[in-house]
Amino acid sequence: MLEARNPARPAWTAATGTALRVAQEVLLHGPLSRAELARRFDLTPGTLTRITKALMDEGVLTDAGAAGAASAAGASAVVDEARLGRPSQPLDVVGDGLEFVGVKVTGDHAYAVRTTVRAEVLRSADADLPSADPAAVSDVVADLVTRLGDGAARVGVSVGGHVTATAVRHGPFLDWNEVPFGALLAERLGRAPVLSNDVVAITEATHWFGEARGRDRFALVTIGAGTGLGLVTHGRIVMDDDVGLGLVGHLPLDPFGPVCHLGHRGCADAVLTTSALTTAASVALGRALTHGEVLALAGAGDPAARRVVEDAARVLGKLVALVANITMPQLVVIGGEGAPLMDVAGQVVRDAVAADRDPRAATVAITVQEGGLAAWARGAAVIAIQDFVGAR
Amino acid sequence: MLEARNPARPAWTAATGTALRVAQEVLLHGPLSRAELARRFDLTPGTLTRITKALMDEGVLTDAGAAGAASAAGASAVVDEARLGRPSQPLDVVGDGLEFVGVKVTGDHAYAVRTTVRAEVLRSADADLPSADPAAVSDVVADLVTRLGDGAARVGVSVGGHVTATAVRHGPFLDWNEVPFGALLAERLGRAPVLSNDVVAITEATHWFGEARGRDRFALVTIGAGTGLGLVTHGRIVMDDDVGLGLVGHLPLDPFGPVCHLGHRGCADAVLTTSALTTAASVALGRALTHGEVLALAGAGDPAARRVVEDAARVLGKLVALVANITMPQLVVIGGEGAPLMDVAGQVVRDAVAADRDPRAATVAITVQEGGLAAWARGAAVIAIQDFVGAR
DNA sequence: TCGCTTTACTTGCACGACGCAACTTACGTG
DNA sequence: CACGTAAGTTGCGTCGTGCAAGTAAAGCGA
Repeated sequence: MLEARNPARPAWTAATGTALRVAQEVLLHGPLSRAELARRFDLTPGTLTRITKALMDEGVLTDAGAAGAASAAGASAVVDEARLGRPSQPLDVVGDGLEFVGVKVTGDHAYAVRTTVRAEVLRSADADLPSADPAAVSDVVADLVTRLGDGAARVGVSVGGHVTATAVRHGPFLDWNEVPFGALLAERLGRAPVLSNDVVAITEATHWFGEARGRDRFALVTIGAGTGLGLVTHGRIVMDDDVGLGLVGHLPLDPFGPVCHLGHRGCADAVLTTSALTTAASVALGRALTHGEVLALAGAGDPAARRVVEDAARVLGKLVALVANITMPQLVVIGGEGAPLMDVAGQVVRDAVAADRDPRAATVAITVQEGGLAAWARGAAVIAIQDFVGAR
Repeated sequence: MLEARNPARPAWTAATGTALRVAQEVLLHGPLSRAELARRFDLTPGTLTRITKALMDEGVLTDAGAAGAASAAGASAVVDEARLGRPSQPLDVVGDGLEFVGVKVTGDHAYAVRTTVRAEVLRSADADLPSADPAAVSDVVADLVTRLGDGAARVGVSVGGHVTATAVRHGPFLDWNEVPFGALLAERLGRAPVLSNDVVAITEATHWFGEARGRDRFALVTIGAGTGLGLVTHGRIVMDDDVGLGLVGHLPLDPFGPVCHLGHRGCADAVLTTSALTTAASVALGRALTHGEVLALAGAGDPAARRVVEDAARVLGKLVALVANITMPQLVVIGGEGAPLMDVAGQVVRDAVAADRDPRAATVAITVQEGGLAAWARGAAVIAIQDFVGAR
């Protein structure tokens, strides 16, 4: 009996050990030839022939350019520099029929995306939450997943707070405690979703397919409804029961700033969140303003808005400097809905970072994350992707 | 021709892969039986028989209790809980004739220790530096090493600043730049020493044989002539070109504190170093005081000294809270010559840490490192040990 | 006292991952 | 059109490890 080649769905679960790591390397770093993979893993060409043959039989890898390859035609990530000798034959991950859904749940909204295996967003959908009731939230999430079509290989869902693989232990934005969110969703979806803390999810997305792709050590600072920090060292995210508590939100940044609900003066949550910014600007300008309006006014030169925005930028700089001085990241990514602050006052942030650093230290590399709310949902999709390819 | 068994010096270099990791596990976690090792590495007993047999042939391991075993008799780290069945047969690292020397060089002093393979201090020696001239410093270090006896398997030397494997790129306490310290010492010692940054060295010692033995993630905060931070995540120290610059020294901790030489107000170096403490106390009490005297007076209840010490303790608490909120360590170790501050005002520190934390977060576990200056020299010895056992 | 149970350790056999080295393939160049 | 170069393939041997049967050394109960 002949063995079926290229089964309907790539059999990532069959791969283990080196083969799994090879497949993940191709997933993360575009089409790669056997020779290149042999160099990266310090293996002989022969071993790579065997490993890739098995992965191709399992439907995980194909020749790049072949039907089903995950990379868009012509968007080859690897430029073949070699002129002499036999041309290399790049391999790519099979992306055909392999899609994922990620949903980010906030305190009043749910945002969903459907992506490729490389977390490229294909389409999205979102909805307000009628209430914070777990059943109602689960209904909304299930509806969004359905609207994005069936056949997704995995569904990832991210929530702020202390999240386990099956439940939300504590979700401050929804005021949830010990909610069996995984089971509630499984009932409605007919399958178990992959749950994750939202900051962990967006950090993994940044690490695998985003601004910090392949980095060994970086920090993601998110500013938005809250303040978050994702830390990757030695190529892996730092995990702890305390992630999701928003501990960075309590870092004292401005000795003359307002007091937060825990009594901390000038802590990150009290001065850096979008609501802190809009409140300060609305008071200064004497009218209610949205976050986007504040940034637009500041960009247009309005002195009051500019002052408020630059104050926030200086505080963000202090936060980045703290993180950089303690963890020495190769890169700091600024993400979250509040990230556009960097577009208006990026230089103020960079100057503030430099002011709190030793001049002999390396300049902190700072990048802004694109995508706004979609980036959060994409994070949830990446958690689903990681689960599918055996990386969790 | 018969192969020599139990050679004069254990052949750690012969071990690779799993065998090396097994030997290192025994080195770090005391005598361990084959069965216990099999459980820890998820290997079958058969594999462990083979691995340990090879290691015993190479003279790396012996039966615990046998002559040459590194553990002091009766000081077995593993209590045999089992009552039933054949008793396990603990294995230990061969420590016979295996000693190391570590030297810590400060701005005006050198401190040396000779240790066992488990970094237990056998004897020590120290000397003032006549000048900061590299040749003169090398002479002093070489003399200390000689005074501690010959036959050491490796010599480790640690210095503050940016230190490579062969040179001191920048040493602020000695005002050194691009000093080929390794070569200077090799001339005098007849062998190349193992060079390291001092904070890295003491962090490795804390990780391998100290308060954070076997921890996956911890932070070591040192206070003394300067302020230092060693960070271990995922079981490995975080390394960067910027370690050794003393970046934590610039963290703003006290908005009303004095200004440091870089213009940072109330940064760690300006308020936490031993000199900052003695200066503040001497001003308050109107007479010159040593660091020990200040702590003794505070301990005895002198109100001025107590105030100065508690102010420093609160600032240390802020520093620990910053580190804990950003890196979520399982443990924070307070080390360095200034660590006795914890004995006098430990509760003040702990209260200050708690004040800057989310009450839902885990209480930060804090331990004080013993040893004072010897701990630094022991760190240098551990770097030498790690080099010898193939862990660097 | 003598099995019986339990756990530790050893040993022969088999398999799989990988290095080695010879070979084939596919390109450009003189 | 032979030659050089680099990519990829294939057969063989080695090494690390699991498996499973066997041996060793203790306590316990009849």
